[in-house]
Amino acid sequence: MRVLKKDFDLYSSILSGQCFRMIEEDDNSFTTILKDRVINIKEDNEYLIITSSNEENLEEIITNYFDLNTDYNSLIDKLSNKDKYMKQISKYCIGYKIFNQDKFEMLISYIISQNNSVKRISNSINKICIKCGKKITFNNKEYYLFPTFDELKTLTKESLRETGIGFRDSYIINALNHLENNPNFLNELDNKNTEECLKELTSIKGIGMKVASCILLFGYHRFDVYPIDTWVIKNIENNYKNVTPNQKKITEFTKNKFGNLSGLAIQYMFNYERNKK
DNA sequence: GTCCAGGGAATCA
DNA sequence: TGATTCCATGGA
Repeated sequence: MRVLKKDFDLYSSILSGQCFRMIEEDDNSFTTILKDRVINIKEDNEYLIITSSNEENLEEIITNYFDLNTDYNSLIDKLSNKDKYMKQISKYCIGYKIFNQDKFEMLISYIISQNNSVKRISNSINKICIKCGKKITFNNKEYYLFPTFDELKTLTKESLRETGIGFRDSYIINALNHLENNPNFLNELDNKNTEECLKELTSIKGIGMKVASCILLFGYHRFDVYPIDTWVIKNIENNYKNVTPNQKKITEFTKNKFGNLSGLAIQYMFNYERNKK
């Protein structure tokens, strides 16, 4: 199956660390694991060429996952018109899209992400999937889906520790207990505004503003969030001399400056800062 | 050996 | 409120 990729830049979108389960193959293609299937993506100048362990509704799923129908160029223009620095880096933002990932997977993955490196996060998530996710065979290799709530719930604390998540094990267990007591918690967030969602998520022990923002940005496609981490603070420090570089002040600043696109703006800054070398 | 990683909670002033 | 410290752990 193939789809027109238009302005989508697969490689830069992957580089940004928004997904932790993207495997680069020897032929420059990527293999990744979606909610219910494994896919491999090659790209040429015009198309994404996709193969999958499950062809059902594949085009629709790919279009949605990579957000191919959203016009990001107009969003980049909006941000550029609001800010000189965004205008400077705008050409490096073209092609970057925010993927539509699974809510539960984002919740667990970004709890693991705190004070951790992308490589270790990926490693731990993969080990969790091997322990309790469903096995899928694709191109003669074995892959494991991200576990469902019930599957993940079967892991003991000791078993979680074996995946290298360290002190974050109790946060995961705590979040699972929260979901057990509020079975529709993740879906109900769809009906709440972003401020309410942040409040609900940060009420869970182990989830602060940064992790909650990432869950909403990557799992709910909410662009009006503030995923402020060490990279973003460095970036603001270097490029906005009049803004005090702490989470509170930067949140206030981006909210006023970029409004309901603040999350996207912060993500663009993060990408630029991380990848400029 | 030391520092850091897409932070957050607990503690103390 | 605001600043500091601790939390596991693998890689640089």
